[in-house]
Amino acid sequence: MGITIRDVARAAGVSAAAASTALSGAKGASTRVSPETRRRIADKARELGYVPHPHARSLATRRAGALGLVFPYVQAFADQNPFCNGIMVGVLEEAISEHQNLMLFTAAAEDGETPVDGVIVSPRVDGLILVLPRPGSSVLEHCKAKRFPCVTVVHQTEDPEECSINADDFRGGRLATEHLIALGHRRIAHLMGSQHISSSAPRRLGYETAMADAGLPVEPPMLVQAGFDWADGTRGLERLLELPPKERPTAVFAANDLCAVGMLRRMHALGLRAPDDFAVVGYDDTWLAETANPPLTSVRMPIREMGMAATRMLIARLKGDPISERQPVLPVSLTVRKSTNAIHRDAPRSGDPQVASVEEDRSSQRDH
Amino acid sequence: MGITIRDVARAAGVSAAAASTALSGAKGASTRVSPETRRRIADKARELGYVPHPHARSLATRRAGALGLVFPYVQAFADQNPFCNGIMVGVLEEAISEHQNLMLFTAAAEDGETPVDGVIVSPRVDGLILVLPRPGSSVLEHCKAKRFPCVTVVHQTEDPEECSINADDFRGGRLATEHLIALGHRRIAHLMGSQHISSSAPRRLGYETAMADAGLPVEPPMLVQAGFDWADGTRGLERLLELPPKERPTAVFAANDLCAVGMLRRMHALGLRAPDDFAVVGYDDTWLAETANPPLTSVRMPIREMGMAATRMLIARLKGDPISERQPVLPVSLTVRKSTNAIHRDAPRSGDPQVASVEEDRSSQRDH
DNA sequence: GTGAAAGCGCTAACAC
DNA sequence: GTGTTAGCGCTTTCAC
Repeated sequence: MGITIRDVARAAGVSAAAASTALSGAKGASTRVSPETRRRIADKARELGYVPHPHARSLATRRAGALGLVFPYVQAFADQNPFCNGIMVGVLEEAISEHQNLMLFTAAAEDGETPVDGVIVSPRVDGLILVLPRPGSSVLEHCKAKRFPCVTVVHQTEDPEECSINADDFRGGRLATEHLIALGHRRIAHLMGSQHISSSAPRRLGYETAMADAGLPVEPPMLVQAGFDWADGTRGLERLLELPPKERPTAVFAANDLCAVGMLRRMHALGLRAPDDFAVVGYDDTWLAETANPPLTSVRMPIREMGMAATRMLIARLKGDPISERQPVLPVSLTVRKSTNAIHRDAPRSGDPQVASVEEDRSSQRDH
Repeated sequence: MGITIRDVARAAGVSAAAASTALSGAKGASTRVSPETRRRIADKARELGYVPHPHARSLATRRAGALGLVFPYVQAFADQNPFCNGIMVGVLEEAISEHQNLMLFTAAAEDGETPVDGVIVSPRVDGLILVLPRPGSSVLEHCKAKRFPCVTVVHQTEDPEECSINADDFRGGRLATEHLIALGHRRIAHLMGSQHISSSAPRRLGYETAMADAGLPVEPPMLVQAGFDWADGTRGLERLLELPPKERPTAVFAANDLCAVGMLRRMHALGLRAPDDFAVVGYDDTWLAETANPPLTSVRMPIREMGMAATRMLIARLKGDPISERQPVLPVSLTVRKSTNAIHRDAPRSGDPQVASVEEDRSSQRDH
């Protein structure tokens, strides 16, 4: 805002170059400055309230000193999506501690064209963190074509070169399912996530693997195409209730917390209770899970850590540091709450009788 | 990333200056370019994939083309705070539509010193949006001292020059209280927000005004110093339960949804029910209110709109447009849900008998 | 209508 | 150790 390095230099009776090297701590600079002069310059700078112009510096050093964080769309931040929030916290924390500034972008199309090319992938930032829940992103292609440094988050890729942070979706699906199996459930349904989101498939695979490992069949009606929304849980439940009582599941692994809560609420409205009528597991372990009624068992992803990991990896790339693991898969865990925690009564028995007895339970609960 | 305006100029057989004016649409530029040349330049630019270097441009034009959004601390983004989220959505949406980039900062102290001075208030951005829930901010002082353009959000100020977006906290407190009064409640408590947050006082004043207008007394035990956290609601309830039954309130206006839900959960644990034992009103109308058990009546602030308004005002200031209203107060509303919606039984009666009958209700509910 | 020249504020190379 | 010089990529007078 007015006061430049030349003003400082003049005040300290040195050249601009001397001031520059003195102030920017330059280690490898060829222009050396005596400790005493350095002190004088620093004093004057503080005195004058000098603050370097970041863009001028960027222009000269060819480094922006800023990172970009790209979300798929603006509404990604809407209240209902704690995931984006968590990623942002992680990224911001790490960026700050590494003295990098953070710019926020969305890859939302404007007039049908992604503004990405010129706006995002530019020397405005040194690198990008791309949150890409669905495959096929023009931003990413652009980055790769231009060899612009970037790290993706929740992006399924086949490119071994790509730097990508993921959570262990397969394991998450498996964990949820194994938990239900351990409680004695045999008929377990899965309300699957949207097909356009890449994490849906591995979670489903985890579910199927757990079932297979336990020697349990997965009949087609147990796989319900749902989604990540409230309403998907409601519809999913209705789909399950259309089945003849004997064929209904006793437990459900939902696409995420929102979906699970949608289901729980509909259950509530119909006089059904978890875990007695259906045991329910969610995904994400947001505080939606904590506050649900009953509190919801849910798979937890280390969201904030994912943001931090992405940022660290990006910065390492920018520094040219070696990257040990280009596509780390962060561990998930299961938080058990009341929506599943009762041992399913008929655990030791097998097959049909169990279903019937569950039906009895249901009627006895309903009037409660 | 390599390709400069000179490359474009050379390719089109013109000077860099011509290319510059042609490409940046320059209206008032003295360097005119014929429509035909202009087209040729534009074509070449596209062909070469030219994208102007934003920092070089900023340096020359002295405008950064970016806005800064400052939150008080990193954890402001934690899952539990949909407010920051909402503000961000609003700001981001508006910034994008105005072709401004957005940088994210926190005013968190690092090593006890705010990094603000040099980092945030700098030509890196053209102006700042400061979310300042508590009075006294060094960033803000800094901005004012340097006449750096900024707009505050949720900041109580006495400076008529300050641009500041607020919600009508007074009206919010009043609305909540009037609603409870209309339902027949006479003993209404207020779990007050933290004293360090500037919105607490006007909300309390709204509560007191509504009570006074209805001719209802506010006895000291009805004003409980709580806060914006879960635990504050729990503690608040316990404080109220310490009162002799006859002196307890029949309704509570809580500092915010989190506080209200903390209270509701504790009530639940103690076998108490809303609205029968205590009618409860929250604040913010987050989806915490929607999902609460029972769903929570809450005062809604137009959070996203506040973010948008702040951004619009900042941009107007930067453009030098006249600003009609420097400190707009955005309207709030009340979303009524089950935590209050029953008419209080003893509405027509008065005073003590009512309290007694509530006590009876309580015991009948407890064993349910 | 177009080009040459100067400069935004900073850093990096090189000479002394 | 320190100063001089030459850009980083762009815009903007001003002369032609």
